[in-house]
Amino acid sequence: MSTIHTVAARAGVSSATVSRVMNEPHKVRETTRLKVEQAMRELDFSRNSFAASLASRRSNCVGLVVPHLSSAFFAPLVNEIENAVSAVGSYLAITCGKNSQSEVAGGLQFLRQRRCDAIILYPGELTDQALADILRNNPHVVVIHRTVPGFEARCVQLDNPSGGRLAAEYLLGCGHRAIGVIAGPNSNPESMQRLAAFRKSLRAAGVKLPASQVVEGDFHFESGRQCMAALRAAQPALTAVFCLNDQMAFGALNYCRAAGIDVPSQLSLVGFDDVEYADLIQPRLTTVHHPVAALARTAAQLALRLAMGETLTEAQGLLEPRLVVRDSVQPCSKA
Amino acid sequence: MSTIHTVAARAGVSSATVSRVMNEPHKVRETTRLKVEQAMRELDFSRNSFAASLASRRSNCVGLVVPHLSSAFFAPLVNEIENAVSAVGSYLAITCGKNSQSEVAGGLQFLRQRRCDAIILYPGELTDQALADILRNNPHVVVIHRTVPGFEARCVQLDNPSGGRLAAEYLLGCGHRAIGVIAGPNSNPESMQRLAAFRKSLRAAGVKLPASQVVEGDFHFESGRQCMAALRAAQPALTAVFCLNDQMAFGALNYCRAAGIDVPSQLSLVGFDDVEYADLIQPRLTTVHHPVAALARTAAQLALRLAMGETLTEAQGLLEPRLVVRDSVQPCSKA
DNA sequence: GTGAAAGCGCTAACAA
DNA sequence: TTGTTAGCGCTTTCAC
Repeated sequence: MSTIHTVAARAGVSSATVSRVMNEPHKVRETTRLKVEQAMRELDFSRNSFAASLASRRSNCVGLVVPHLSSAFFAPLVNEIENAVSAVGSYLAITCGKNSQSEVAGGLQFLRQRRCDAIILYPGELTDQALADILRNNPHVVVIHRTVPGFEARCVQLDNPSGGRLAAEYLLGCGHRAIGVIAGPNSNPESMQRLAAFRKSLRAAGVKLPASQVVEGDFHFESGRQCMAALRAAQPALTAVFCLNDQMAFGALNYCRAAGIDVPSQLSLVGFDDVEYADLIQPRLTTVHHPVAALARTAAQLALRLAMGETLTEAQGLLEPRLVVRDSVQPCSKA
Repeated sequence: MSTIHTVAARAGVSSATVSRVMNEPHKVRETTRLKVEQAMRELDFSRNSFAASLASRRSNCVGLVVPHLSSAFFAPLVNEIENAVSAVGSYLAITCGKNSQSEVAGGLQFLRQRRCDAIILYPGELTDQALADILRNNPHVVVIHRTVPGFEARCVQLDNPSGGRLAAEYLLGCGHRAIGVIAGPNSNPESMQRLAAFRKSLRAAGVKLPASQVVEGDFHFESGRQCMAALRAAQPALTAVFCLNDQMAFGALNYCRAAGIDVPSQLSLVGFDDVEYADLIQPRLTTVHHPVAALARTAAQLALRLAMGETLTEAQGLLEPRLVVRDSVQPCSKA
């Protein structure tokens, strides 16, 4: 494979000129630029990015750590990040961390070896403490989907409490008073934030949410089924259930169908995220829209700014959720 | 940031030894290995992968070219490939090609600069001719989801005709004779292969499939809606429709719902791929299962073998689809 | 088992 | 505008 030296020799210039043609073409006279480009074509030259990165100390690479790529939530997120990153000529190195702290650490180490100009980290179940350590030691990391105290400038996140409130107010407005919750893992801060705000809104309306009406899921379909079964067994009189993501809402719906419970006439259901097929299932799912594309774009922009050597100081605002009313909630008949 | 030289100095050895500790630890005495590892920890050393790749001429990187990451079809595919690649300590560099020939070429060029040890290419709408050129010039490329004549050893694909046959035979077995098709783009060979086999099976049973009963879609949801509308307008007497992917089947279903056509009692529907939520919608979609995970794993294995310097010679077998019978097809009442 | 030294292919002063 | 040159941080013979 040819190098800038072979190209230089063929074009009758020095290798520095060849390098300039690639990096600062305006600094070289057009006639010699044409000669060099001609030589490149003839030799089927392709720049070795390792050598370039080694010498320039820039990788043109943004690293991404996510639990996995296959869900309706992560796939669009990653897709959007890829678009933003490749739009500026950088590329994305993806590492799947499976949520666990050790795997995330491994992924980070991996990306560090690649000398990524910036890294976008989805925290999964990592604690704020662990994240703060990471952010402190890695000035070019941005966290997506969490705000770590003390590092607000490098965190972008949905306003989770606002999302919880939206769901609560809508259900209350429809007259529901006996409400259950299928939550995410207790170790998941995002879920807990939504739930806390949800509970607070209910309380403000004089509605109680005892522990027996809240079951802990794991954000996956199957868990939604099982939680719904458990909830139904323990609390048959509930008229509505709030699921902390759509995937679990689908599971819950699936259980209801199998158990002969009609949604929404016998039971109302609200999801969270508004993934692509929330609109496709029957009944169409009423859910809290999570602006994932905006989240991804914002994170990518921050990462790209860090990659350019900028230091971020101003705190990022929270992204606003909004309620998408479809068909899975009905006014409470017992209202 | 520390280098092997700082580490070497601190451990009182040469840099060659530090390199050996990372790459061939068995070739260095345990006591000196421990000393070196200690020094690495103290200096928070992280190997510069660019320098390593430059010197060793191996990138430990597998490239992937796909149209995008966000669909229910591609997300699991990419996820599976990532798993396989990271399992052997390599990493995945992803490029989204948006299907077009020029974008794919750009992606390939991009990956070439990264000196990927191997590349997995999803061909989108590229012609066999274009693919053959790429394969000829790039011995370390594997094509996924297509078999390019002359390069069978580096192609892994579903048995598309078999899939088309499965759908046809099932529909025929249910007594359907007036059958429509929502196809993929005419430029898409996979879709055409399925359709040809589907048509052939119908013909063998004495059932005709005139052009007026086949509409061309683009594999997306919205196109499924529109094609269903068109089909229904032109051919109101159809009792069943075969959709060449699930996404379009969802669109078709959506149209039927809006138009008051009950599936399956008034119209039967068969999809293709069996994506995650084929099982979640109502009615559950009867569809041809596409073993995407196996496809991905096989492609990744081939790529990894190419990365090891192997030359692939034996032709890869086709993956077998299978019919998943759920609720969207009913025996034809006019049978 | 360990070290010396010559690159890998490029970038980035600095000179000319 | 172009060339000279000294690295970037690692791997890899080849000696010892």
